[in-house]
Amino acid sequence: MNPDALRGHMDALLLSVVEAGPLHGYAIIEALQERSGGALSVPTGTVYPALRRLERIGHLSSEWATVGGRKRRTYRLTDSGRRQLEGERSAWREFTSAIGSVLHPGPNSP
Amino acid sequence: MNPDALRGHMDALLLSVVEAGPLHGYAIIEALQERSGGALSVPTGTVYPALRRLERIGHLSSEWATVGGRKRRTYRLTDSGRRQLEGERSAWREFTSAIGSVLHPGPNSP
DNA sequence: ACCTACATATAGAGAGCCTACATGTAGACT
DNA sequence: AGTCTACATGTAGGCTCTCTATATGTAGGT
Repeated sequence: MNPDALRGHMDALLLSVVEAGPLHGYAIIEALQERSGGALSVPTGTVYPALRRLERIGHLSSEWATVGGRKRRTYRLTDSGRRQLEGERSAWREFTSAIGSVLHPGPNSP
Repeated sequence: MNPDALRGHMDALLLSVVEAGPLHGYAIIEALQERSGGALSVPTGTVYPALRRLERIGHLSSEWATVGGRKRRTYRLTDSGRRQLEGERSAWREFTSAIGSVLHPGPNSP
């Protein structure tokens, strides 16, 4: 997967995986990989800064937890993040529709 | 349309619109807009450098033409560009599939 | 003692898309 | 004549995000 392709879609991915319930960074990376059928291998150096950014702008909140002697920073979706995710989802539909109609032109335009 | 979303997909868009036949930069911008139903308004400062980059790496070739007193640089797809476009199209399918399965999880995973 | 899995974090590089600006022709309108 | 819009190309610099590489530390297995 070309790294640049992810640009601008990372937020949607991260918000989406924490939608069902709070998760910590490492688990988020695994969830991303699992839910994409192995297609998405996002490095830690991408995810951790991105999570902090999303927290800084208010879409996520975090708290520390210790599980089995390991410290975890657990992220959860805020109300703002939930609204943002809705927006990201409709933006994704518009985006794929726009690119798709250029890449695969046909008699399917309204 | 969030600018970052286009990242890494510009090449596919540009190669795709010149696939049917040679076009100059300005016409490419209009074609992009038209074929996307108005969703894609790509600024000249994005398109012209991108076209030059694609020519530099051999996916496009260009030649000057004068039409109605105006100078145009007309781009056409090279063999390399045609192969690249094929790759971009299958990459696009994989990309949308991966992101889509994270954004819209459901009982549709193989 | 060593290795792997788990877990988080930061610095710096790299790339490409955007804004803003510069330049010029043709044609229409006032 | 002067102005405006559409057509047409181009560059400089900024911005932001993703990645690579590195650092740190715990727990558990061999």
